[in-house]
Amino acid sequence: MTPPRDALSHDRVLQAALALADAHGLDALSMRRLGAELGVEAMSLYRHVASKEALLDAMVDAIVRGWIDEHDASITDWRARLAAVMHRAHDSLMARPWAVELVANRPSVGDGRLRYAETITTALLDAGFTAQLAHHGLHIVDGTIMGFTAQQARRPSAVALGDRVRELYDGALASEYPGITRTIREHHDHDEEYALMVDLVIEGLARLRDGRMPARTGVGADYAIARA
Amino acid sequence: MTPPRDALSHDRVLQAALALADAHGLDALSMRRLGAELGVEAMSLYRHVASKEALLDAMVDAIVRGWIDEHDASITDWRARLAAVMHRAHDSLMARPWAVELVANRPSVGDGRLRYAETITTALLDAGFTAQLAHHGLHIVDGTIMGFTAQQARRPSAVALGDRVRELYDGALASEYPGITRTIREHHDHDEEYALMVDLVIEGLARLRDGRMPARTGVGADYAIARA
DNA sequence: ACCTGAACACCGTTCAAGT
DNA sequence: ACCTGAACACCGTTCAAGT
Repeated sequence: MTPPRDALSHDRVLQAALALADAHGLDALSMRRLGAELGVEAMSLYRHVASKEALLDAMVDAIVRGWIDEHDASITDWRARLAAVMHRAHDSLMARPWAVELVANRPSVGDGRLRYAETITTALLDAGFTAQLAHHGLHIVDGTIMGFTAQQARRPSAVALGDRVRELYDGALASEYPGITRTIREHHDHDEEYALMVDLVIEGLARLRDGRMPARTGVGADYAIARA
Repeated sequence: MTPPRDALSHDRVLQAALALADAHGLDALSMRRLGAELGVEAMSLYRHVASKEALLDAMVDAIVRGWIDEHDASITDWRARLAAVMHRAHDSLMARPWAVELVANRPSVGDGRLRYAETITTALLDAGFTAQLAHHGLHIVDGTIMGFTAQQARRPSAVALGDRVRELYDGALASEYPGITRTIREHHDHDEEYALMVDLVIEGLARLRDGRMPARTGVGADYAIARA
């Protein structure tokens, strides 16, 4: 009655979970099915992961760890150094779109996520950013990666469903949504658009560092009142 | 045997779902519990919503619809006009953090989401952006709102858990994560930081429109190779 | 000491049986 | 014709009963 495959381990469970989600989506990832995939009962998994939540956290951390490359530290141009991480993260997530919501919304902070944050923070500090601005910069870079990628990752399925969206393409809703109707058919390459956003953010960070940001457009309650 | 409360309706179900999630979080929102909250059995809800998925989509659309204010169209400064929507969206989501993952990840496109997209697109077109750049601009603005807000929304719970994070604050991990240790204690106001990001993005959009963007940092596979 | 089958307390949704 | 209780096919997780 020895197990039909090699002994389980935390890493084998983790890898099987990633493979299962890659193959059949995040919804298909249940403890029961994951167990079946590994040739064991679901309960055996609890010997290696504390809970499904802990497993999801481990998956997130493994993915984020993949965004780091020790090699990047040798890039002397801080813009290129930041761009390298941002593009690697984007590629990583677009390769497994199911992971975006996990990475974007789980508050857990594992070593992978810490090393990723450290990489960005160090790049900014090395570039002469103050501690305060490096802190903001980390959040700006992280927010950009996640927000933009989440949006691109969720778009294909929208087109697949697309009852309303098709009407937009056909121009049937032109009177109600003239702006979208005018722009929706524009050429649209995900990687190209992401690269544009990366450059926009990095240029913005450079301007922040150098004190070249314009006056505020308005903060907090101000925006309710037109200020033109 | 008349129902103990007023007759159900799609809107009453929707409002109850929002209230339940507000009170007890998204995990507490089950059809059974939602029914109980309305004094009916879970199955009665299916008379007014096609499925739980459809209900979640309706919740998203109701929330996003709240980001629009007809008043904004009269703001002549396009920067202020964009900033108004971006700040309203942020406030709306920070008031119900459970909604961020829903809004950020659901691919459904309802009328609320369309009107929100139309507002941003029109603001950009009116400001002289080309159709192509307005299209990119919508994605840039939307990605910024969602990415940044998701990040801020997930942070409080991280601090609550915070085994590793506390060590960072204490400086115990200074040798492993020197950059984060140096920056983590910086003063940090969510609204202030978001306003910074909004201004950074709007300034970036203005520069895009005027053809003042710098040379690309690198796209696609290029980033794997140091280009400094 | 270790493992796991059955069980518990849930899900979303279906549908036949009731009125 | 309308409504809904019971049922189905799942969940994550516990724990006592087995070896």
